[in-house]
Amino acid sequence: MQPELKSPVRVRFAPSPTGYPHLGNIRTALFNWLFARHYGGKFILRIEDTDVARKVEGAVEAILDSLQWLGLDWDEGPYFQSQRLPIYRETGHKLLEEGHAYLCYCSPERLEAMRQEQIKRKQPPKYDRRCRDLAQQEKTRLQATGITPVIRFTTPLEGETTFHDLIRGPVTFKNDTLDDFVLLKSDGYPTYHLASVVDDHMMAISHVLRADEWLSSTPRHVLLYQALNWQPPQFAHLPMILGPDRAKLSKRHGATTVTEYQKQGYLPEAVVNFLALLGWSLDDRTELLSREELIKHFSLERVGKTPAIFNKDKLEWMNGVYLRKLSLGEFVQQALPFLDRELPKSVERPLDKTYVSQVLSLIQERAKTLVEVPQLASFFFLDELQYDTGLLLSGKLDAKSAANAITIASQKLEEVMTWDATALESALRPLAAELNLDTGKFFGLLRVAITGRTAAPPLFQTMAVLGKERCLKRFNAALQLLSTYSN
RNA sequence: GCCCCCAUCGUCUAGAGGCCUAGGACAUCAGCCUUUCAAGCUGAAGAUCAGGGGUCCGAAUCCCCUUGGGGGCACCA
Repeated sequence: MQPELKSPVRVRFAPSPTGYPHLGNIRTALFNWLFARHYGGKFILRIEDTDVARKVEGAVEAILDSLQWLGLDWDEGPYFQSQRLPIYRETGHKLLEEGHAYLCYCSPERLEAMRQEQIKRKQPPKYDRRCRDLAQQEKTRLQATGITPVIRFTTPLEGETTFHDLIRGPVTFKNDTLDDFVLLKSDGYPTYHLASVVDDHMMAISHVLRADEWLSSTPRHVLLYQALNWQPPQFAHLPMILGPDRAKLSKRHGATTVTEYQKQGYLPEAVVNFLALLGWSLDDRTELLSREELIKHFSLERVGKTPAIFNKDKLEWMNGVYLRKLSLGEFVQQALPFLDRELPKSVERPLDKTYVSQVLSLIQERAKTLVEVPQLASFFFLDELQYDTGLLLSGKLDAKSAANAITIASQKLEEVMTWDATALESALRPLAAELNLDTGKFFGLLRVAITGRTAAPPLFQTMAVLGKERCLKRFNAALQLLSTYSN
């Protein structure tokens, strides 16, 4: 399955701007990109905007943004099919002249009615070819009506079409199961079939790597290449990515657009790594691969055939791994915008970079995504903590002894001059024994007083970052709460 | 309904006839570490390799059938 080395590798990603790109679309882009980079070929971006009616505002931008975010840089394009209309028309008319296509005057209404009837009779819905062999007289009459005809492909009635898929092997279709599909619509735009064949040829695409959903359109394309007397590219149909309900990924599956993952605080490196493993694998154990390693090892032979359901848990895990791999500086840089956006307005801006850095050093290994950073770190920034007073008693202490423990700790800490984790520990650890409390209970109590929660970064480090003044203030606040606690 | 594709733990996957008493990862559970959480480490559970027929000395791996799933069947891509 080595690509033909006589012709340079040229692949394309050809999305249509009828929606925002989801993980499936982007996985296709990634495989194309990896293939191109692996073989030192070209990765071409082409926007298939031939459906005027379904065009979605902002989709093109979302596609470009997604690719850029993931670092899938393209070598040519973006080409827009809407700007190449004359080429398709010319090809369509050429086909017409050579007898490979014909004009069809059937109205959409008639076609729709016909389809409904066929479905009702449990027949395969297919164009009945009414216009395929019109008598000259009839043609003239229809022409005079002023109806704008479409151009349909004259699909061979007999025989079969076989092509060799790089992933599936030989695939054969009987020609009589194929339709006389439309090449040029009455609005003057080409259909996908015509436009992609023409462009793939004109752009000298060597390999078409696209999702499995296109497999059954491929014989039509092969027939078109034959009619045009063009050499078809090699085809490879990639396994689909399915939603949790095992159905084709769509808007119905919620947060599947790539930009959504960006917003949720996933790192592009993690997403690339994760996506690469959806349908491709290096061996029986390697999970973490850098971009360079992916390029180095990527090959179509190791692309599987079975559709994959993406496993969000695993993506999260992997993102956590990548987050922890970041240097503190990089992590701060990545997390800062999220803090800035999500922290309450009451927190003074701009955030102090040094302080943020100290805080984030304690958060980094606890975050799976960037979006949870503000939540994990909020108590470092708030002046007053809101928490359920009962939390202070979660160590099964009564309010009185809890208050006593905090008071003693507070007094002890007043005397601490060097406010760092080591000093804090040597000041507080002995107190547990003096108070006859086990360390779990004692430190747990102080943790709630300091952070307002039972799960937080290590106590002494947290206190060191917060600073003496804020810690003592929080102890006071805790005492306040305990004093009003309904006994 | 017709056509095409696919079929290994819940999920992602390794496996290209003997290395498989089916390996890894996520998730789950347990233990260790530990001031909590997280991370880390160790271990457990989890797949009669969809089912049935062949071929072969030998099949998860090859062939056939069945079943299941997916995709396609537009003047959408």
